[in-house]
Amino acid sequence: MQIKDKSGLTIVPVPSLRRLTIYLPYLKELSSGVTEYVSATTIARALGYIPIQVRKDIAYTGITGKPRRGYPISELVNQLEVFLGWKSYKNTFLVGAGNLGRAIMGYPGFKDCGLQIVAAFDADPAKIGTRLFGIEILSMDEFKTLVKRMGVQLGIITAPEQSAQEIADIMVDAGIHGIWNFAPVKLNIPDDVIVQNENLASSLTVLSKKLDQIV
Amino acid sequence: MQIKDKSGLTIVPVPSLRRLTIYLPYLKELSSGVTEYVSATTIARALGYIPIQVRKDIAYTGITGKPRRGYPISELVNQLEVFLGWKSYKNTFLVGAGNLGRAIMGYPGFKDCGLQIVAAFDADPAKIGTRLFGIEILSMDEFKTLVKRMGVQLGIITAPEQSAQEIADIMVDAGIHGIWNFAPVKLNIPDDVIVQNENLASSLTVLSKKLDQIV
DNA sequence: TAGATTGTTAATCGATTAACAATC
DNA sequence: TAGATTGTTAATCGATTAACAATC
Repeated sequence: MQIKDKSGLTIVPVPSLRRLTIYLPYLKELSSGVTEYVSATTIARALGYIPIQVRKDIAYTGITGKPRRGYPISELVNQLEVFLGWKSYKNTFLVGAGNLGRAIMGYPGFKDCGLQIVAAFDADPAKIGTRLFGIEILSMDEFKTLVKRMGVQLGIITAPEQSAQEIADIMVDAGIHGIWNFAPVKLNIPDDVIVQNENLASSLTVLSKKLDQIV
Repeated sequence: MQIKDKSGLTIVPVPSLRRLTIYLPYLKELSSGVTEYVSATTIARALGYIPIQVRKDIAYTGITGKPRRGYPISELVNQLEVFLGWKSYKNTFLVGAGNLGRAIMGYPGFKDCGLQIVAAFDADPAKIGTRLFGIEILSMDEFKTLVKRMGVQLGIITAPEQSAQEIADIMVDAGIHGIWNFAPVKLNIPDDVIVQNENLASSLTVLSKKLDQIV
């Protein structure tokens, strides 16, 4: 079954989407092996899910398998990569070249999913003109012009929370459509801009509450 | 309404828990102002939720308000801090003092939620004995002994994915009960150890898929 | 008092899980 | 063929939202 929105795009529940991003690296590993097909049961067992969930998640993508055999691994890998957009480069600007910004810039896990941080920005004049992991650090003054010139769609905020809203405003004004926000503040943003908040304190709290429950 | 588990502990849905961690910093800010009470409507409006959701989330914690007025701010802040465990220190070991590890160690947002990274560990001999943000970097050889001695319950894995499982094994063996895992791999862990996975590539994918849907 | 807001029970919605026919 | 596995429809479960009585 395929649920589509008005424009014909398949709508995948976010939890399914997240799981699909977890299946993919595992399948890539498998694809270097000898077996040709993989079943939902195998995937589920390897990653700690249940087979029906894996089957349903894959069904959302429109990818089909063969009864009795499972899914052809290399085809599954290719189609999943396309479906998740890991093959299309996402030109991105990062603002805030502190510790967290640097960690994001140097994070090896992004090489496979198409994130291209083409420049970083920082308020500190001492950092401007330097490079981190080959990424040049520029002044915010150039932000808007460069967004247009380089066709940047995504912005990452790894700046202190005090400046996050101001940075978001500049991003929106520059025409950026998606913001990945690591600052623990609610950004005021027009409806047509997508914000993905990454809140580390919140994740930690979930973990520690779960701990309380079992201890 | 309060849902409790067998041991009498209140069970809060994870989404509610995450929202509560977002209300709290906002309320802390408010508490330095002049108003004494805050209503669910005010919180909701400020943070982009709906009032009934805020009310329900707060109800889960057992904190009560006053009809017509709302919730007494300072009391709400205090009780939420206790409820979320932000006032109790969580002695934690971090393994993998690379870029991400350093970002976590230096992350200012943790000061309010009780995370105490008491030591870091790394495989690189050159790093051992040095300090980052006042946190000493030690050899893995000392891990187990120190877990016992310092009463450490939480472990953070910010090491490359290749070594994540091995580190997890050591953590489990040392008696750690909760693992915050930043490596994009499924950890094989006994049932009584809680794992919280932080998958950056997955979050990025959710954002970029949402972007595709509106553009 | 009137009315705003809480707290709680009920309704809705969406994701997960189960059941099972279709298929190779 | 028998049996494993997919794909799909239905049932269940849990979170969100609505409705409303209680309260100050």
